[in-house]
Amino acid sequence: MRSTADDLTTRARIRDAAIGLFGREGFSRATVRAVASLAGVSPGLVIHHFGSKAGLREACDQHVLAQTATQGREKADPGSTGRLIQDYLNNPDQYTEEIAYIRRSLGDESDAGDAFFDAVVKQCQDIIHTGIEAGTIRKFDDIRSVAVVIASNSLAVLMLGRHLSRSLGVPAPEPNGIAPDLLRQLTLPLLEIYTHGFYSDPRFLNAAREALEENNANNGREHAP
Amino acid sequence: MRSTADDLTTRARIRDAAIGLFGREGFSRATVRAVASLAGVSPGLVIHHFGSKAGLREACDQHVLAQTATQGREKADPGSTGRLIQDYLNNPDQYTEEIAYIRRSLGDESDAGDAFFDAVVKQCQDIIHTGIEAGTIRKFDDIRSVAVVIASNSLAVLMLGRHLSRSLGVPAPEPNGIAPDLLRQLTLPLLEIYTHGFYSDPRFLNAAREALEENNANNGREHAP
DNA sequence: ATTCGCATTGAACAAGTGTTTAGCGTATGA
DNA sequence: TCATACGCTAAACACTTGTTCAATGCGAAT
Repeated sequence: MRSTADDLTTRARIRDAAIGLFGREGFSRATVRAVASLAGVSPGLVIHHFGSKAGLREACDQHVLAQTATQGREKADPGSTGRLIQDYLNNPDQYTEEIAYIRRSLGDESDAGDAFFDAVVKQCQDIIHTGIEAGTIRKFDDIRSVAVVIASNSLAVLMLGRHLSRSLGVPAPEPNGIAPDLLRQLTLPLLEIYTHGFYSDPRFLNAAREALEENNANNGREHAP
Repeated sequence: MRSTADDLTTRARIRDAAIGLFGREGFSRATVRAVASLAGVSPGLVIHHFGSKAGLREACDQHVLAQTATQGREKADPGSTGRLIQDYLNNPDQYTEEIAYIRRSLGDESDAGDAFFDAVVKQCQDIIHTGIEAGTIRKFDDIRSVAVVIASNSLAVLMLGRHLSRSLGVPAPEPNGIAPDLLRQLTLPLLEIYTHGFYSDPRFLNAAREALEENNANNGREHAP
């Protein structure tokens, strides 16, 4: 997908170097000088091409996230998610930089991160709608909230990949990277929960329902002195 | 729990100011000068008390995380989780700074963040064991992995709280804060999934099982040229 | 009362930061 | 052929960063 060699514009080379470094170090720790040296150019040239460090970041945001989000929205047919994951499992190295960058964008508050998260939620929502029609997904009252929960659970792997790897003893090729083996090990437990549930009976669900209703009632009273 | 006024040691006041700022801005963006001014002291005094910025961070780590992790491990009887959440719902403002700090620690790579994550996993594991014995939680083959998944899903709320609030339109009192209303809105969807599942039949689970076995077989071959 | 120790400050330092500027070379179009 | 524009660099600038240091004040111990 990405041209590996230096057949790129200098501008593009700088941008790619920045994407890598921003993902690895975070926006504030990554310096213009480091980006420049990584791209094999002078610091001045970075500014010349992007106006400022913030401008460079915007260019990176647009290149990684806008693209990824659009991509995800286009292939929003539910079957493609499996294909997408399969694609990642087959050649994960190609996506590591993008993934690291997205992780940083979701953590930092940035418009690009917001857009990406919203795109994921929208995709989940579409999948749920289609799944309910097809009868493969249970009917939910509040589809929107369920979509957000599913998105949150899914992106957790991205945000906490480092800890998941560490905790399960799955070696990660690089810090914060998500090894294919990690995904493989997490798939079945997650799908078991998603299929048969985690609790064995509706006790907790009912208890929570009651507690929430009671809490709502209390809330009404709390606002009076 | 925390003394609100200035009846604290100067050292403690600096540390608390740092915890707040580190949580809000992140470790690298928060400057020694900003911490000092927030605590109403000179920058030199910060260094005098903690040796260096890294030393200050270590002190904060120890105060917030080590404490929290230990606390969690001690009250590891499964019922206490509900009480802990209830406690948070009743007075959330008291914990916002700690939560922000923990979020930063989990995102940044730090020993303190590692310890916290491990503590959460361990607590999940204990809960699952106890729950299985009591018959409230389904029997799982790979309890360890399930614990990691549950921990990951739970901490996702912490890591992505900002996006969850935004996406659901629940106003958050401060950026990256987790409003009680948000938790309330997420509880039922999550518990529904955890109780009745997300998929309506084991189709996806079985498909994944087959795909993984096939993939494993392929993996064996892939290592040969 | 004097000395000691410690909390505390203000100013300074050295390194690193993003950014500016002047100038170099080279290709392109007139 | 010349001029123009542009990619690009080296050096410098202004500022922020973490940290140091000498000096001050103050409370407690002798």
